[in-house]
Amino acid sequence: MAKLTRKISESTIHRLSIYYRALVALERDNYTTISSKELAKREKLTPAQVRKDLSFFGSFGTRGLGYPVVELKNKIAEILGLTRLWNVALIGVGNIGSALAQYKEFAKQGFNIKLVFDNDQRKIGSNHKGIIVSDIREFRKLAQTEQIDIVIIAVPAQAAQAICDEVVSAGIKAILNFAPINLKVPDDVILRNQNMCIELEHLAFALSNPGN
Amino acid sequence: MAKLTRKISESTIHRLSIYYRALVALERDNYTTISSKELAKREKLTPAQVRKDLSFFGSFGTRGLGYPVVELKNKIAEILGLTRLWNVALIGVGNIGSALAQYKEFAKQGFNIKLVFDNDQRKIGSNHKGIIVSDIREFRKLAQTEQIDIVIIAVPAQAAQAICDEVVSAGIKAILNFAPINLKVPDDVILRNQNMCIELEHLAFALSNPGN
DNA sequence: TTTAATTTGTGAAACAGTTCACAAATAATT
DNA sequence: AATTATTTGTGAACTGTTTCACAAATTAAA
Repeated sequence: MAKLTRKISESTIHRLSIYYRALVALERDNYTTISSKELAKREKLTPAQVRKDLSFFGSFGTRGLGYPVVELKNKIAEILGLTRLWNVALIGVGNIGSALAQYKEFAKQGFNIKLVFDNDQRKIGSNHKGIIVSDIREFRKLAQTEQIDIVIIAVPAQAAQAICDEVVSAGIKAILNFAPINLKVPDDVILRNQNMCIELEHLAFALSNPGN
Repeated sequence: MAKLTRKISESTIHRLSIYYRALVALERDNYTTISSKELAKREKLTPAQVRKDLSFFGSFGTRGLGYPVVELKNKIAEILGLTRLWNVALIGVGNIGSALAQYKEFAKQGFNIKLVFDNDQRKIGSNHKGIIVSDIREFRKLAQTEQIDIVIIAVPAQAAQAICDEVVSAGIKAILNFAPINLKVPDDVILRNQNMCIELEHLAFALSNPGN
């Protein structure tokens, strides 16, 4: 893909994911074109926002008509890196971890959970609903042979930083963290956090402060 | 609490949750005061950001010294609405739903999952690891008697909008949605989305576009 | 074919969020 | 008690994001 001239904002990337989902639905419903106006309406955004976001990556639309659904969907897939498969390892087979291991959406988008790790001997080796759990001590070796691109950390907060350090030292450059703690990683490692309590706290704030 | 004069930004609220967690840890480690400099360093923010965020809600610090840890923690808890308990209902006992039903962090922050619903007769009534599942058809009645404040939707995408409509019509004003779909709600209902695929897509984008 | 209606793509304007920089307040030191 | 060091709180400057508004391109209609 062409190198981007400008730094793309987090919000634009987030909306790209949203457009992608909308386009998948539009394709299923046999739409051939979609205008920025209609796409914005469906996703509660503004038409200008949609056009501006897309314009960072090129000119995909036709004036007077709109954007070609399938073409745009493919283009966004390319931008987001969804035209290839990604090898994912999941660490931690607690409540959240085992739910994620069986979450169907990941595979649909090309995220293959190839390895699942834990440090609990009772879980290791077990074949629970099709998941075989490996010993976390084998992480470095297995991550290398399976060419893991992305690691999901779903261990308790107090164990997370040590696991994270191990993951980083194995050369992994992208981490999705579910532990409610701020992990320290080097600058060349991309870290994203998914903290479900924070979302609930946001709702609590909104309920407590009407009009905000 | 005093009515806020300005609209508080999403990012400030998000960081408030982060400060709160940091302060809980600082209290545990017997810190009595913390400077904006040190707090910022721990959470990879800037001191000015920390001070500005807090200044929207009042003056909590002492010049030359910093902020009193416990006092500030309590103040933020009050701002976020964490000084009371919130009654939460969870809908959908699939992979994600049952993981959330057992997730300990929620209760720790005062979010009590009082009801769990599903439409699958095989799951209803079952006492799976301490969770009793109610029939979704009873939602309106039970939500009222249990005074539910917040609903978590964890059903498949295609079922989510209908469930959401039912929840809204029962008078619920705050929803946390895990289904990978953009739910339509009236303006007076606060909706937050937790889409785990989007986070992975963000990582895929970052890996595919180094330097962004 | 001509005219009217759409809709994109994009600079410019407006708005929002972050960082700077410094006076004021307090603590710590001499 | 006086001096020095620290740190807050906050306008102002800056930076980044969103919205506006319109020329240009194209489609649809007359």
